[in-house]
Formats: sequence, structure tokens, C-alpha cells
Amino acid sequence: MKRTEIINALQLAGEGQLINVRGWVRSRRGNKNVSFIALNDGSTIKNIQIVVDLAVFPEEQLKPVTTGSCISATGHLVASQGSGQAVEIQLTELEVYGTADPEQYPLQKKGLSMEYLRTIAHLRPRTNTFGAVFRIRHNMAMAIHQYFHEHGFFYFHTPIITASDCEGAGQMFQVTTKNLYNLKKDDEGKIDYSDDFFGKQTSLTVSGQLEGELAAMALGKIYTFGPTFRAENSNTPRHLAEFWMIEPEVAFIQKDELMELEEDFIKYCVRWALEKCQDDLQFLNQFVDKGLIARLESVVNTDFVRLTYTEGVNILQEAIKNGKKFEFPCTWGDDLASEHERYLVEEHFKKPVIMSDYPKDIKAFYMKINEDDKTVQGTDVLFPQIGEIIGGSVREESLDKLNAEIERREIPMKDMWWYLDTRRFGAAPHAGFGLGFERLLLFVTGMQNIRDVIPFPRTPKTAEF
RNA sequence: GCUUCCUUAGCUCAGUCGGUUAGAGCAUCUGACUGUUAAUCAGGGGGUCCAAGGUUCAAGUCCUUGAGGGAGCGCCA
Repeated sequence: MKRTEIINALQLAGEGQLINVRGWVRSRRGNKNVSFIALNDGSTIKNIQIVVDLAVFPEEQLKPVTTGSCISATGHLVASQGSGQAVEIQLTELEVYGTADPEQYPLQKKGLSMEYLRTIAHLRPRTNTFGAVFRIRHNMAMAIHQYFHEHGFFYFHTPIITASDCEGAGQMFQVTTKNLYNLKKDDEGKIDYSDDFFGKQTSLTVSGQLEGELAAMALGKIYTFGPTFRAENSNTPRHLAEFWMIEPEVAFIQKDELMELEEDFIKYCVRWALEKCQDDLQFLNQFVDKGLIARLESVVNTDFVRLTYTEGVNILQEAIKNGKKFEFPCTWGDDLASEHERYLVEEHFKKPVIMSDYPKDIKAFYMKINEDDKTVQGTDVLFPQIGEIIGGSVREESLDKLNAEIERREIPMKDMWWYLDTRRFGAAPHAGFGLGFERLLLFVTGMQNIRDVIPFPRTPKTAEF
């Protein structure tokens, strides 16, 4: 008999029709006359209740139906006599696909901490919380593709293995096929990569932006969406060594339009979640973060604040004058500390802030320099609780200015000649941003730790599963 | 990487000033219950107190070192 997914079965009217559902047992309870199985197949956070008449199915036959086991259940879909659900299945045929020894199966009905679930990351998708998170993760990926597709962007695939080591976004993981204990070295003791797989030193990408800029100079509007790797020893609830990043790059737009894009894009994704992930969000709102749905709705309905770095520093210095205490000083030219950003977003404005026009020395070499020659057209989106969710900028399109910046910063561009060709041949004004996918998910799910919004987190000293 | 906190039953945690046989809830097992919703009720089993070393008549408890984990900071997305 054809399987009905539980999400669909729950939509049907219980008219006694025979259906088949398959999934994993969440719990079984009852008395000596009747047994109730809560079954979940991942299609929705909701379980379907299967009612077993113990006169037809003796207890002995139900023995293997324990929490975590996998079954196929066929029966009549009827209106439920109980109050917790509209419909339920009166079991007529049972097949046990896989048992789960209850003495050993680690998932219980309650009391599991996120830290513990991380130690069983191979099983945690079976919990309500992680089922919800990963369904939302899928939905956000779809929302992102849909947004860009609707707006005329092309999904452009940038390489994961790269030979450029100056992207400036962090420490890189090296890629090699050589025996690390017997490396060929030159007279000065430096490693000779000429006999390595690619004939040169290669690494995992820390950003697809530079390649994305090449594409924008041909296709006009592109975005990348792929894994990114950073070998930084960052131990925080907001950092991963392997994470997914979305990087749109657009020709012919200026700073205002870039900020509009950033705001419109995030709102689109959040709106998508509110519309299409209601059941999962309601669960998370109830058990993980009581203010979640209200916060998501407020982001969709408020205008983000536009604030220059200089204005931000003025507000902070004013606050300090009025007695606000910070751990770190706030002086023009220094990067804002987390506590400064949080003050602006969570206390002063109480809404998302797009901060722009940072001092050039605290930002990357490719950002467009303003006429004051002191600031660059970076545009970062700062979110409550998460901090920087988007880092964007207008790119410097002038070859001379870009070269001057590269020289001033002594950036090794030997393997990057191709990037400069975007400025050498048909240079165009353009801009783009990078969004950390998992940081978006932190915001949309209300989860506290980034390790809990990616199925298999990679962080310093952790690559289990 | 720095700072700080934590590590006791399968899970979540108590454990007083260092002092008898280390406790609870949940889970699990056994039984009861005529439809349960984190079912309920009764009972049973379950411990290398993270590891090593030290102080002491006596260490889960104090000290040192190490490992693992959380949080804050830095770096960033």
C-alpha cells in the first residue's frame, strides 16, 4: 500500500479510509486494553496518533514498538476520540522496520540539553527541536534561491579549492595530496609545491566574493551560496570553521541601493519563514525562545536604521558622557566592539541597524574609498543578539585606487592578476555583500548556538560525525 | 588565543563546615489502570563522583596539573 506522509494524513478528514504511514516512534503509552503510538516521519513536527486495540494486537506483538523504532502502520483514519488531535489511525496492520533497544536508545521525551545532543549529532535530527531547525534551514535555502531568481540574479558557482591566499577574510585550510611527513623542500627549507596535485599551494575558500565580482562583470547580477572554510581559532556561539555563505554581487548599483537590497533580502527570508514554517516556529517559540515570533514579525515590519560609523561613534560617545559604562573605549578610527554594536542595536535604536562608511583602515582593501579619503563604503547589517549578520560594501572600481590600496597594505597579489582584470577591462561600479547562512538561521530559529543550526558542526577540535 | 564557570546514575541536577551505606526527578524494567496527550499510580535495578597526583585520621567536597564542555572577549559571516 502506498505511503501517506504524515503532514498530508493530518490534513485529511477522518472518514474511515485505509491509509499507510511510516515513521519513527516518538512514544507509546496506554493500558491493558489500548495502546497509543505517537509516530513522526519528519514531514512535519506534528505526530500522528496510532491507536492499537490490544485485543487484536497482543502486547507481545507490540514489544518491539518502542521509542526510536521504525514502523509501517496501516489502518483506518478516523476522527479522534481524544482531544489532542483531530484524526488518528485505528491500526489494522503493523510492520516493524527497525527496532531500537530502549535501554540503549539515547533520545528521551524530555530533559535533553543542547550540549548533550551535540554529542549525539547523528541522532538529534529526530528530536522536535532539530527537526524544526533543519526544516527551517531547508526553507531558508529555498527562500534565498527564490528571492534572487525572482529578482534576476544568477546562481554562480565559485570554486571551493582556491590558489589565492589574499582574500583577507581569515586563516585558510590547506589542501594537498602530499605526504605531510615527507615534504619536498627547496634550499631555504621552504616547501616546494611544484609536485603537489595543483602544482601550487592551494586552500579551501574563505569567500567566493572575488570570483563573484568577475561574474557580476559579465552577468550583471549574481549570487553565490556555498560552503566556506575558516581556520580561525574562534570559540564562540557565532562561529564555525565550516559554514555556508550567500554572496550577491551586483553591477551598476550604489551604496543606497546596496543597503536597500540587504534590507529587502533579509525581510523576504524572514517573511518566508513566518508564512511557510508556522508549525516549526510555533514549537520553537514555545520551547526555545518565547519572543521569537514577535521578533521576526517586528523585523519584517520595521525599517532598518541607516547610520554612518561616524554617527554611531557620536551616539556612543554621547552615551558615555551620560554615564553609560563600556569595557572598551570608543574612539573614531577603532572598530566597534561587540558591546558597542549591541548598545546601538538593542538599547539605543531597538531595531536592526545598517552601519556604513567605516574608517578605511578597519575594512578590506577592495572597498570603495569615499571622497574624504578616510572612510570606505562598507555597509554592515547589525542584528539584535547576533551582531553582524551581513558584511557588505561598494567595491572600488578604479584600478589606480585599488592598486594604491594593495600596495599600501602590502597584499601579495601575485596569484590575483585575474581579479585586477575586472578593473582593467570594462570596469563598472558594483557592490555586494556576504551573509552567513547559519547566522540568519540563528535569528530565524531563536537558537542560541550556531552549532545547533547546522547538521554537522565543525569548530576547533571538533569534527565528529 | 585570553578570561571565567562547569564535569556526580542513561538524561537533568542536588549533595550543608571535609565525617556513617552518595540522593531526587525523568528515562528504563516489573506490575496496576476501560482513550492516553511530557499519561497517571506502586515497586525494582542502575554510580570508576572526568583523569592523574597531592593535603588529611578521613576527600564527591580542599590544592596542583591535564582533558572535555559552556559562556564572555578577540577575529569575523
